Formats: sequence, C-alpha cells, structure tokens
Amino acid sequence: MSRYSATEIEAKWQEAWHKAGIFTANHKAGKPKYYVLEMFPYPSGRIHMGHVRNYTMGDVIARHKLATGHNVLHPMGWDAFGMPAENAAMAIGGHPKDWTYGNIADMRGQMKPLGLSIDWSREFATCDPEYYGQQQALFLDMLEAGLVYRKNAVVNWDPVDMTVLANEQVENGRGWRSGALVERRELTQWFFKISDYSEELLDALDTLENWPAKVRLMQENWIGKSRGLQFGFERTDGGAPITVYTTRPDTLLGASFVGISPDHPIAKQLEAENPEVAEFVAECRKGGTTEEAIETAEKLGYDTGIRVKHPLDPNWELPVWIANFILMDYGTGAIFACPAHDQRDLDFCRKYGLPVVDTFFALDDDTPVDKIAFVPPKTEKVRWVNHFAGLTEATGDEAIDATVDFAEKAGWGEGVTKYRLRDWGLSRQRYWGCPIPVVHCDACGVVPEKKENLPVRLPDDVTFDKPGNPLDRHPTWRDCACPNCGAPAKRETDTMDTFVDSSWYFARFTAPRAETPTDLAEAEYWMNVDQYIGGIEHAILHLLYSRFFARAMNITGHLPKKAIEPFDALFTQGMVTHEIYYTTRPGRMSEVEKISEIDSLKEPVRVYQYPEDVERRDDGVFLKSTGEPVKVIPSAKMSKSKKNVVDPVNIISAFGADTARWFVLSDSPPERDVEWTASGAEAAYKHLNRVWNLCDKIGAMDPNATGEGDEALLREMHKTIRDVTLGVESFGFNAAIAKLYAFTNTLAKSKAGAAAQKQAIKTLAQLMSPMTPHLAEDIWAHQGGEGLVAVAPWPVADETMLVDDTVTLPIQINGKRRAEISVAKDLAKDEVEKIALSTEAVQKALDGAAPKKVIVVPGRIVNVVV
RNA sequence: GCGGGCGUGAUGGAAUGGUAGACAUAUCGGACUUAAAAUCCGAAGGCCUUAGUGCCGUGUGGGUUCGAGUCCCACCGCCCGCACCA
Repeated sequence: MSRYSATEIEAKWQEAWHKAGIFTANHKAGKPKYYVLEMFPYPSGRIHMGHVRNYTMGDVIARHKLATGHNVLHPMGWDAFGMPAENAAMAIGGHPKDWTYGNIADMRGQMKPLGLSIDWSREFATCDPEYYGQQQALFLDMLEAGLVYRKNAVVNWDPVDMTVLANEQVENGRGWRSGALVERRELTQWFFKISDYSEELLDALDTLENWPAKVRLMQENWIGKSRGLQFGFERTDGGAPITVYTTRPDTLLGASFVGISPDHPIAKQLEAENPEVAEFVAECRKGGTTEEAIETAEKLGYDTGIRVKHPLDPNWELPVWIANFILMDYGTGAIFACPAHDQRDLDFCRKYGLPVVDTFFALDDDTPVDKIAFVPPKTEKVRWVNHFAGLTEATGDEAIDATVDFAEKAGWGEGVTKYRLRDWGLSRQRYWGCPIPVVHCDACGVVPEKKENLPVRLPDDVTFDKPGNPLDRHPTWRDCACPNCGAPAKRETDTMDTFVDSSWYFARFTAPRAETPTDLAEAEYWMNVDQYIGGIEHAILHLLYSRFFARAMNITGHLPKKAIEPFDALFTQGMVTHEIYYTTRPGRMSEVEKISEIDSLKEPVRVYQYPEDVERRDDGVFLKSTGEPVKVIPSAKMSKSKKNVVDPVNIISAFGADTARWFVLSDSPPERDVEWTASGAEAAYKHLNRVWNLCDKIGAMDPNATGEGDEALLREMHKTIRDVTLGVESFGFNAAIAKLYAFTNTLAKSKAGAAAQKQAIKTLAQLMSPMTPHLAEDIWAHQGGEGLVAVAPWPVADETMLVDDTVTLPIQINGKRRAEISVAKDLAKDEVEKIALSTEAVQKALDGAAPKKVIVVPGRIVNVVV
C-alpha cells in the first residue's frame, strides 16, 4: 500500500498542468467565456491564510468552469504601489522598488505551490512602468474629457515633520513619528469628478443582482442621496444671505441658531479680520481629517456676532455660530440647528445655553426634550406644534414634502437633491505611486504631458532619510520642458492614490501587454468579470471607484458600453482568524506609581506568542520553551502584531496545499470568518489520507468482484453530484465539503462490487478536484481516468437516481413532531392523510374527536391540528 | 456620531417557513497493539430520584403562522467600515 505524499504528487501534477497549458486563457471556438477574478494582493512579502482562502475560492470556481466547458480567464497581478514600501525604505533602508519586486518574487514563489489554475502569462504589477504609463495615458484622456480637475482640499498636516500624513499615520490625533498634534491644512489637489455620476452610480445598483445586498446598501448609503430645502438667511447687517441646506425643513420653527463650518467663506473672512476668530478656527482645525474624528470631537462653537432673520418671521433673529462639527464638504457648509430633533445640535445648544424648541411630539407623549433629542423615524406619525404649513398630525416625510411645497410657493426656498458622495481626491504627496503626468509652466499654467513622452517614470535615485516626498527634493527630476511652449517648467510631484491603480486592473488583464490601456477587441470578448471575489473591506471605495472608472473608460473609448458595470457577480469572503496567545510580564511604572511607589499599580504588559510556540495540555495552555502559563483570547483577524498568524508556507510543507485548500473551505460559510485551528488542519489532512487509502483499496479489488448495495451506492453518488455541484455553484463550499465527507463515509462502508466502487471513487475525485486538485488528479490517474481530471467533463447527476421510492414523513401534532410514517413517494395526499390519522400518536391526541385541520405537504411533513 | 453586519451544543457550523444540531473538531467508550501512535467501530444538546419517542431548548421579550433558527417589532451583547491603509 502506498502512502499519501502531498509534496510528491503536488509537484508532479503542477508540472503536468503546466506542460499541458490548460490554464492559459485563449479564445477557443464554440465555448462560452468565463472571467473569474480575485482581488489582487498587495505584495507585503508573505502570503497569509486570507490570501489562501480568497484564491482557493476563486480557483474552485475557475476549475469548475473549466470542467463545464468554458474558456476561463483567471489572472493574477500585484497591487504594488503604496506606503509600506516607503515605510520599509525609511525603517530598514533600501529602495521601495527593490523591496516591492523582491516581495513579489517571494510571494509568487509562495503562491505557486498552491496549485492555482492561474494564467501566469498575464501577470503584471501596478508599479511596472508598462502599467502605470498606460494609467497616465488614461489620466490624460480623462483630463481631456473633463473628468479631472484641481481644487483645494484638506489633508492631515504634521507641523513638526512638515509633511502630509495619511489617516493611518495619525494616532489619537498625533503624527505617528513626531507625536505632534495633527492639524488640518488645505492643499491644491487633483480630483476625479465622481460626484457627477452620483445619480447613475446609485441607480445602476439595482442592476447588480448578483452582488450581496449588503454591499449595494453600503454603496447606497455612501452615495447618500437626500432631498431637502435650500434657502437663504438674510443678514441683519446687510451682508450677503447665508445659504443653508437642510433635510429637515419641517422643523424650521425649532431653529436655535445658524451654524457655519470653520472652513466656510464667512468664517475665513472673519479669521483674517479677527484674531479671536483665528484662534478659534485654528482650534477647530486640530485633529485628523476623518469623518469619525470630526463627528466625535468635542463640540466647539464661537458666536460670530452676526445675526440673521428667520425666513418665517422677520422679527425673529438668530445668531450665527461657527461650529466645528459642520463639514464644508457637505451641502453648503452652513446649517440651521434644530436642537429638539438632532442630538448633535442639542448637545451644542446645552453647552452654549441656546434655546431648545420642540416642533413636534409623539402622539401619546408631550414631554419636552431635555437631554435626548426626539428623533423618530420619518415614517412615524407625530403631532405638530403650530406648524406653519398647517399640519397637525403627519409623518416626517409628509411634513418635509409640505414644507418644501410651502417654501417654493412662497418663493423663499427651493427643493434640492444632494449627495453625500464627494469627488475623489487622487493626489498623494508621496514617491511610491504613479506620477501624475502634468507639468507646471510659468507661462502656460498646468499643462498635460504629451502622450509620446509617457511613461513619466519615477526616478530611481531618491532618498528616504527625511520625511516628505522625495520627488519634491530631487535635484533634477522635476525639471522639464513645457509640453506647450517648450520653456523650462516643473513636473507635478504628487503621485496618484493607489486606488487608481486598482480601479482598472481588471480591464488590463484582458490585454496586459497592449500598447494602449486596453485592446477593445479583447475587452469586448472577456469583459465583464463574471465572478469577482474579495474582502468586504472593499465594499465601498474600491468597488465604487472601479464602477466610476469603467464609465470613464467607456467615455474615453477604452471599454465597451457593456462594461460600465464591470463586475457581473460579486462575492465578499470572510477573514481567517486565530486565537491570540500571550504571557504577561510586569509593565513599566505608570505616572501615578512613580509618585506613590505602590507596586500593585504596575500594569502587566502582554507579550504575544506565536501559535507554534505554545502547547495545549489537559490543564491549560503553556509556553513550550519555559512552561509559563499562556492566556488565550478569542479568535481575531490574523495580525503580525498579535502574532496570531499561521504561515501558509509552513502548512503547505507540513501537510501539502490540498490540505490547506480543503481546510480553508471546509469549516465556515465562505462569507463568514473562519477560525484556523491546528486540529482542523490535521483533520483535513487525515481525511485526504483516508480518501487516498480508499483509492488504494478499491484499486486493489478484483475488477470482476461483485457485492451488495451497488444501487444504493450509486444513488448516493448521484445525490452527492447534485449537492456538490449546487454547493460549488452557489458559494456553499462548506456544505459541499460536508457532503463529500458523508459520501466518503458511505463509500468506505460500502460492500458494493468493484465496478460500482470504482465509479464512485472516480466521481469522488472529480467532485473533489476543484478543492483538492492534486489529490484528485492522482486518484483519477490511479483509477485509469482518461487525461487530466482538471479538464474531464464535470459529472452530471442522473435525475432518475435522485428520488427514493419511499419517503419518511414526520407527523406533527399542533406543530410538534410526534411520530413518523413511511410511505411511497407519490402517494396521494388524502391517502397520506388517512395513514397519518391512523397512527397511534394521532389517535391518542384526538381521543375520538375529529381533527380541526390537517396540513399535508407532500414529501415533507404532515401536521394535525387538534 | 453615522453606516453595515453577526448571535444555534464544549467548539466551527448544517437546516427552499416543515424531523434543529448534517459534517467536522474536542471529549468519552470499545477494537487492534506488549505498549503508544496511527487506523477502525460506537456514544454524546440540557433536564428528571417517573428515563418517557416525557419536558425544555437556536442571545432576551413580544408578534405573524397549522408550523419560526428562518418573517416582523423592541431590547441586549459582540464585530467591522467611515473617503490619504491596502
């Protein structure tokens, strides 16, 4: 009897696939195309279990499609620009380019042993000049089409390092290296006009039937369509009216003050004139740019002294405050505050002693608002207090409609639709990204680079010894001739957001070596992506940006019209998690402790431990090296800092790729997180061994041997074909694997003849081949299968073998299961009812009376109501 | 603050509104073995001085239904995203 040696067979079959060239995508006549894509990885240097899970899922789909007669496109590339490469250059020296390409080589080497059915001939990295040069061409076309423009926008500014920080580099409002309090600062930046497509991007969500509903909902909320009233507050000092936008105009009588953003033109004017305002506004600009930071910051206000007239009552004056929680980016940057029905406004008014006026009450409760604003759903009916449009009882939605109507008729306001979606700022003040191909000329202004000069390449001779953008301090790279007048000019030193790189890579895969961004004929054939797979963390930005880019590429002639929604089906998979282990040691003294010198105040510090360094014993978990007790916290996303990582490379060398693949698919539904456990991985390995041994055993049978239960085995086989096929086609991988376990158990116990068992094991190999392709090939070959199992036609379930002649029906009495009967599968309803009523349990329950009701669901259940 | 999600045995989870706990892990028992490992076979939601196809059971409380893990409402707990992380 031979032994299952994953290392041996995996290398052997990978070589066989490579030689046969079966994963190279090309147009073969008469076959439908299928494009399956997993979100491409960032080349961090090591693949992790999340990658293994992501790519294995895509591989299952790709291999199944190959076996069902499709031309499959299944490419792989690298999302290779980004901050970590620059951080590495700063931390350990070296060049981002070397770091990145070194990582790509390492990761490719780690990925190939997984045996993925990838067409590696299409591989590219976004940092290849051949890729980013085409991206620059695309940018220029978009610039020409009016899809790109420049405006001011705020960034996180580190006042000590004098550099722009990413949100990730801001920790608790401070710069991660300098520790300085971060400020918001305005810079002139490039923007894509994605907001022009708000309505379309929103409407088209309805066509994405094969996207998860939650992703569509998240995008819908992100685009944030709202209907409201826009109107002006007239100033008592005769200044220009302050225009506000509100989604709750119906609460206008509850107005307490008018608030403007610290970045509002009026605030800026006052800032220039008045040092006190300047000081206040500077205070407001402290902290990061994230919406979360702004929304959760303590509310700050400054009374400008400006007064405005209430539109409904010229004698009613409202103060104008500058408030830090008002965003200049949304609406008009000015609001009216209605504290009774908005918690933020209420907190602000309570803090600054401004009035709180209720404009409506619940139908059965007229308690005035105190600390909690009354914000019922807009669909709930409420009782209005002296509503100006004459409402008494109405829902919020009705009141808003009535108010907009009223204001439009009276001529002081108009109904306006707005979107939360902002234009996409693409400028980054960093080196390791795609250079924005424009030139700044003193005479001509901002001039696009000529296409024949593309790519604008990144210079190699740069240093990372100080903060800031190395392109800015490069002595010669910036110098160039103006493409327009030829005079000496300066290159733009900003590079593009890495989201740009990932917004069109799926289109590039259709013709990765084309001399233009895409080859329209290839794009016409391969687009759209039939199945896209990736993490839920990309539910909003990446997917929204890609949808916008597909439209932009259609407008600029790089994609066909049919590709404006580039992803026909989307699947968002969960993470791979692991328990976290740590030991403790005494921590450093806290400030209190230094004064009081009380030992008990020492905070223990967690020392995280790798899973391979701990062992489980009956009495707990311990460190292998020292025997120290180890604390365990529940499973969380694998992260280097918590050391709860399992390196796929170790798993593959210990058990083989098929085990890793089988396990990541087996235990949890794909959209949910899966916990990596050592015992689970071992169980997967044991199972594959079992299948291997079974193959051996069946192979050794006398081919003419007869036995018992051939038909039962084959019936189970056809049911398994049906269930596994359904599972594979509907992302029910865990359920499919459970069926494969069950069928393996059946086969192992079967006493059927050699022919039936052989047929069963061959089918088992085929059904397993998308998940454990190497083992499947070996079994296939061992059982005399023709050619490669990878391209053998997928088995089809025989309908006549799927239905049993008799079925077991549970009998419920008042919805509780009390008995069961065995009847012929097509027995008439009234016959079933008769048998059910005659059972002892039913007779006992009825006690001579007639049943109130009998429900017979053929083939499923009988329920008797007594 | 705003937005999205999740909650079923000791554990991961299964279940087109129709027998809750498939399949697997851990556990326990047995076979094989000098022994162990490996392998194979089997038990197993909880409760009960009545061991019965008895009662209770899918975070909590209500509702719809002949029938609810599944649908609706409210609450509790946990997780994720928030535009310069990729």
